[in-house]
Amino acid sequence: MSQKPFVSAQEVAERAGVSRSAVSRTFTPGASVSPETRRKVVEAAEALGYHVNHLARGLMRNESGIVCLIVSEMGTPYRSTLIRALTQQLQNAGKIAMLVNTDRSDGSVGLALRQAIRYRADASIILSGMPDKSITQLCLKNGQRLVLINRDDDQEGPFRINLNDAVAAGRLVTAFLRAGCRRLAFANSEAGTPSLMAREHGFVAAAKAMGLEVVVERYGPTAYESGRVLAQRLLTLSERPDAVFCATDLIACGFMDAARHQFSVSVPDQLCVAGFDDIEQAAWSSYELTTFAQPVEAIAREAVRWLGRVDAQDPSARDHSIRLDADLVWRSSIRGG
Amino acid sequence: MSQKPFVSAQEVAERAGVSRSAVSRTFTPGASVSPETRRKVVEAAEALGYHVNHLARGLMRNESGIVCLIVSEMGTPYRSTLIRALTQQLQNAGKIAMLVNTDRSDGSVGLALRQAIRYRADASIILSGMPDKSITQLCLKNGQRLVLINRDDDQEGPFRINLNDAVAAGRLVTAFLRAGCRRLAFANSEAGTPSLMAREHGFVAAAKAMGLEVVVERYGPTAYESGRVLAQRLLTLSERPDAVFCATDLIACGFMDAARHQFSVSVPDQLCVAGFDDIEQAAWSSYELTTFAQPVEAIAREAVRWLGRVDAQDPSARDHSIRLDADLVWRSSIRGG
DNA sequence: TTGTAGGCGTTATCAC
DNA sequence: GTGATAACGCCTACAA
Repeated sequence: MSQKPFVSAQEVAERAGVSRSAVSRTFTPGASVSPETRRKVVEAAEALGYHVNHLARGLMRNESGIVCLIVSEMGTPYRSTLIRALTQQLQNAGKIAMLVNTDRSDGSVGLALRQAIRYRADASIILSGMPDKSITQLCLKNGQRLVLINRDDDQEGPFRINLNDAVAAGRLVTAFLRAGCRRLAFANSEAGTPSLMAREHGFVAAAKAMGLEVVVERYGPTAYESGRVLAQRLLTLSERPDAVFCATDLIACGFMDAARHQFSVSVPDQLCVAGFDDIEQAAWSSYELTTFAQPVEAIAREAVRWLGRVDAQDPSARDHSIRLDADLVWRSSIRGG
Repeated sequence: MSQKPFVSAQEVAERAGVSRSAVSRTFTPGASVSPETRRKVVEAAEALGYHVNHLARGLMRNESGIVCLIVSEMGTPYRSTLIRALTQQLQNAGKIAMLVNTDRSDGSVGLALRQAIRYRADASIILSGMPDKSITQLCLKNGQRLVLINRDDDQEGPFRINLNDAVAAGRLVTAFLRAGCRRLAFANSEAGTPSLMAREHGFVAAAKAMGLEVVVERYGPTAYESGRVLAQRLLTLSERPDAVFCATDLIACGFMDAARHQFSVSVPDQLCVAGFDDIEQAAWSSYELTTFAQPVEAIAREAVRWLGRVDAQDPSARDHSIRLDADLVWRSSIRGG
């Protein structure tokens, strides 16, 4: 249709009988405009359907308002919940989220970060995968802030939000013991991310401190199906475990289903189960899963708060890492409680 | 740190010993550059860490490459799956997704669309809620393309992707009858979106054609908890239903759980259950839910395909609406099969 | 094929 | 408080 569909500040200025600057000021919070001018401008803008062009604004200000969310497996319950929290908090802070899908391939996160740079995103938040160190440096050099969520890693520069995975996992041993369990198992995925490994190691270490050995089994991605396979392996052992800690809720759900429907093992009577994440399904009455709650809202809040800090580049603000607690949510998949 | 963190085409040009235009052409597909110049430019760009500024490019081309996804309840299984498919396909098509959260409030979608306009998004895809007709017009007037997914509505202009909800729902009656069911029920949410209502009406109409009455109950949002409440209502009737069609899988899961654990009703022996969406959980062995599959990939493909069509504004391309089929996925929540 | 010049819509700076 | 003017980084004629 029309070649120039968008209406510019120029046109608004003409219609309102003022200068372009006046229009600009009207839409810039904290600028000084007389009520009279403002009224005229707003009126003209309304009539013409004017909207500030954030592309041009970003160009000038060197600040786009865009934050890039880099995620894999975003259809997963925990991931999608985190995305929701992040986009919501970003919106509240006047920013906007860009979403980039990554897969398991190596260069995937790097490609995503390049995309973020091209759109001059003020920051990138990485929920999955790890960027190459060189890419990280490229981002930082380009003035982009980086947030890593649950990607435990010791790079300087990015802001890292992690959980006290090991501590949480350790606490679970006590809970299992109180329930009368003695043959402990840990069901992990093969993904081998720092969070997952911290849970495993924390659990094993705490058990050892109590004089207990833990059978550890690892398989596949962090998914429901992996839980089924892990159950197959662990529940056919001659010394069948009477308590299993699954690295994520999805694994736990698969594990419980296989235990009950395939091996006729009763939970929690014959087997106590715990998970991690507190996804919505953990509360469903088919599972009633005892699990650790990811502090999703707190994670999102901390991330956005850090992005808003003017002194984030400031060396004095080098609390570049934060650890949050994952609280245990008691449900009936563990006896007692 | 540095005031001007981003490196511009100008700097690349200087380092490569060519003009700014040469740099621009190098990064514009289909422009004519000699291999020699291209090599020099690419080399310099690599060394400096240059990335085309899509903000500036969008400004010039009047085409940002941004597509805005407008969603509510994005933590929900079906929604997050659709978001994943859309972002993936958009990326494949060289575009990038912006994500905007809406809530139930009335102006919410309008606000989101304004945001899309400010960032000069090439298009907006609406997965939840309905925009005001005036807002829709504003978008179209601003050269923005609009896609409505499962928002059945007769506005001209937006491209609408819908399912054959009523047809699908009707087919289910036959299935229930074959399983020997006679007392049919429909468990719906109060949301009252066109898709949900189409499923309800299609089911009721098909049953009536078979000479059967359907008990319809509506409650709350399309969520697990609503399913539990609906079960409470429907399973305490003096004439207890022996088949229930739930408007979504989430409702169905809640319904099944309440039926089994609260009312000790056996599924499918005493009660056949069906859902809609085919979320991941429907396949979990605690549910084994017979349901209709949302053709998520096809929806995403069609949306992106339409966005890529140059003639989308062309009146001759007024197949502004498309209907896809939802295939029935047979699992054991209905007898027989 | 290459370089030069002008403009996209905005904001910041500086006079007034 | 207001209006001109100069950037911001890029693309696209147009001329060489």
